[in-house]
Parts: sequence; C-alpha cells; structure tokens
Amino acid sequence: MTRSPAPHFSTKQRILDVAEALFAEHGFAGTSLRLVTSQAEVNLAAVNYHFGSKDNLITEVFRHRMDAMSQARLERLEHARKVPNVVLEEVLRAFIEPALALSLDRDGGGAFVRVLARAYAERNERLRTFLSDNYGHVLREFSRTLAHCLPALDKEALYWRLDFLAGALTYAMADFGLLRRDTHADEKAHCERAAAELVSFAAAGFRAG
Amino acid sequence: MTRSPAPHFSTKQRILDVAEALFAEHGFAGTSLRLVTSQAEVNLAAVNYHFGSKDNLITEVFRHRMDAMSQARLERLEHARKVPNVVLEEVLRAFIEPALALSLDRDGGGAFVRVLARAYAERNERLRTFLSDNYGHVLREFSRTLAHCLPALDKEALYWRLDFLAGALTYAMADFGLLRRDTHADEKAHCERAAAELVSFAAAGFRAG
DNA sequence: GTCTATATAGAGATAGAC
DNA sequence: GTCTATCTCTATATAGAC
Repeated sequence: MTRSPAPHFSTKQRILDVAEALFAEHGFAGTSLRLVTSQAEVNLAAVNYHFGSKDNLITEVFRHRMDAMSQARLERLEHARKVPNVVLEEVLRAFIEPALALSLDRDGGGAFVRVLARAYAERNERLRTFLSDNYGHVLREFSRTLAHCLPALDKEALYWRLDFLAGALTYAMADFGLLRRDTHADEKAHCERAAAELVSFAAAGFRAG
Repeated sequence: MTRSPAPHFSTKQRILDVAEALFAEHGFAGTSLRLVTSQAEVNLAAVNYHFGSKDNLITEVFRHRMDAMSQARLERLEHARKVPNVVLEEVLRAFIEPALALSLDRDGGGAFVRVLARAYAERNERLRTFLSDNYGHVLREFSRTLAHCLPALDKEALYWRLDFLAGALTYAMADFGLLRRDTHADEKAHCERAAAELVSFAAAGFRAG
C-alpha cells in the first residue's frame, strides 16, 4: 500500500483559494494572474490550463461558494416554512445566517463575503448574468415566502425592502463600517451579534406600516 | 468686447467628469488613464500634469462630490434638530435625501453614487483614510443625534443600525438589485420612491425593541 | 498648458518542450 | 499536467519640443 500523495491541495484548488483571497483584497481587475500564481506557488500557465481565462476563474470562484450558500439558504427556508404560521424572523434568519456562517468558515469563507460585495459594486454584466441565471431563483423563493408572511405589503415595497436587506447584509458582513467601534471582540461573537441585530432591524423594517 | 472662450469646460474639469463616469462603470483599477483622456478628448499627459497621478485623480473625484453631499447632510441635520422633539424620520431624511439628490443630478451625480459604492468595496486603505479623515465627522454627528432620538438604544446597537442604513442606502442608490422590477418608471420617481421606502424601513428598524 | 514620443513595466494568453 | 519562453497588448509616468 503506497503513501497518499503529498499533503497539499491540487494545483487547481490552490489557485481557487488564493484567487478568492486576492479578489477580496484587490478586486478582480486589481488582481493579476501573476500575483495569483506566484502566491499559490504554481506556474503562470496553470491558470489558463485549468480555467481557460481569467474570467472563467472569477466565475469558478463564485460557483464554489454560491452553490453551498444558496443550498443552505433554501434548506433553512424550507424548514422555516414548515410551521403553520410562518414566522418572519425565521425567514430572515434563513437568509442571513448562511452568509454569517460563511464569514466564520475557518478557510477563506470570510474573503468570499467581500468578493461578493465587490461583485455587486463591479456591475460586471457577465457576472451579473451568471449570478442571476444561477442563483436568482433563491431570491425569488424568499420573495415569495416573505409575500406570504406579509400579505398587506404591496409587491413593489417588498422588493425594495429585500434590496435594503441585501445591502445591509452585504455591508455588515463585509465589515465596511466607517465608524470605528469601541470593542473588537472575537470574530465569532462579532458576527453573531451582527446577525441578531440585522434580524431584528430588518424584521421591524419589513413590518413597517 | 470679445467673445467668451469656446463653450466647453476646462481640460481639468473634463477629466474629472469623465473619470467619475468611468470609475463608476469600470472601477478604479479597471479604468485606465488612456480611456479617460481619450473619452475626455484631452491628451494623455494632461492627467499627470493636472493631478500628478492616478491616485490623486481618484481622490479629487471624491473631494468634489463629498464636500457638497456632506455639507447638504449637515445642513439638513441642523434643520432637523431645530424642533424641540427631534423626529427620527427627519434625521433619516437628512442622511438619505442628499444622496438621492446626487443621483438625480443632471450631470454625473448618479455615477458618483456608484463610485462611492465601489469605494466601500475596494477597502483601499488610502481612500478609507481619506474618507474617514475628511468626512468621518458627518457620521459622528448623525450618530450623536440618533442617540438623542433613541435614548433607550444602546450605543453598540446604534452603530450596527447606522451601518445597516449606510449599506441599504448605498445599495439602493447604486441600484444593485438583482431582482428585476416590473416597472421601469422614470429616474426621478424611482429614486423618490426608494428614498421614501428606505426612510420608513429604517425608521422602523431603528425603533425596533 | 498642451503636445509627441518614449521609457519602463506589467498585463493576459499561448506554443511547444518535457 | 506542468514547465519555459515569448507574443502582443496595455498600463503609468515622464522628458522635452512647442
């Protein structure tokens, strides 16, 4: 019985991990493939071999995390829907907490939350189409359930409020705050506090007359 | 009496205007000075002559708009404070509506709202320091007034809620929504609706128990 | 203050050996 | 699947003529 291969991830996986971290820090345009490959300690040509192009690499970084987060959100939503009178707070938690969980991942999940924030800001049409095509149904499911929770709320207002929630969530999770906070508690406590605060803030907002 | 000079803005101003629009569309790293100068119909070397470097050009794009927006916010805040019992909604409007007004500017104000959203996402330390040093006092004034409006709210929760508001505002104004809306009303009606929705959403959120 | 021309560096992508 | 070497393009910045 032979020994397993050397205890490092594959070239492809190392490129993905490093690219995610660098995209979070420097953005897509600001991250060169040379920086990625040197930090991943792989050859420059490996990116084009494994991903074909920089654009495809960006897409793959998204697919990896978004698949997991979207599935977690839908499972949590399904669970929240089980009770006879769906509780608004539970629906919001189903949306918020998988993002929180991501930013607590021991590996680079925290970086991805910032990558996601950048993706919104970039308004890259290719990326928007990819996200909308592949993960738009998740937002639509939440929108459907929220409409059920809040029958008095008109549809347009509901869409606005979902946008506000998404904006607040992305900002809070990516930790963009300009106002310096007093205490820098540990990461876990910080994120859990953020999630709890956002759930109560958003629940009140969704219920506003 | 001689004719006034040709009816176009100065080279410097044209560069600023075009740069703002391009930064909004392609980001800072994604916008080359060549693109700026060709679109502004000025010579490539003019950027370095007038601004010294690309970084300085970025800073100047911010200074131009942020000065106006911050002053408008502070004036509106001052006005909201005049009444004996300060009304939360008025404070929120003082924060939100100058951003709205910007995005309705006939000139490139709408672009700047997106530039601002990018600035948050970029997490560029140079830019963050510049913004915090020059405009941090505006957020602190709002935070002080909100604390006065909501004496039962603890300080940390207040900071979180301000972050949520800033996130929601930036998203909504930059029009990041992934969910397609039914109607595409005119820009003005769209923005005014957004502001009104956000004021009521945020007011309820800030008042949440 | 504006131009041309260029220095210098870095980018993404690919061909072809191993 | 990984490497070296290189093509081609584009970037920021500046020197020096006008």
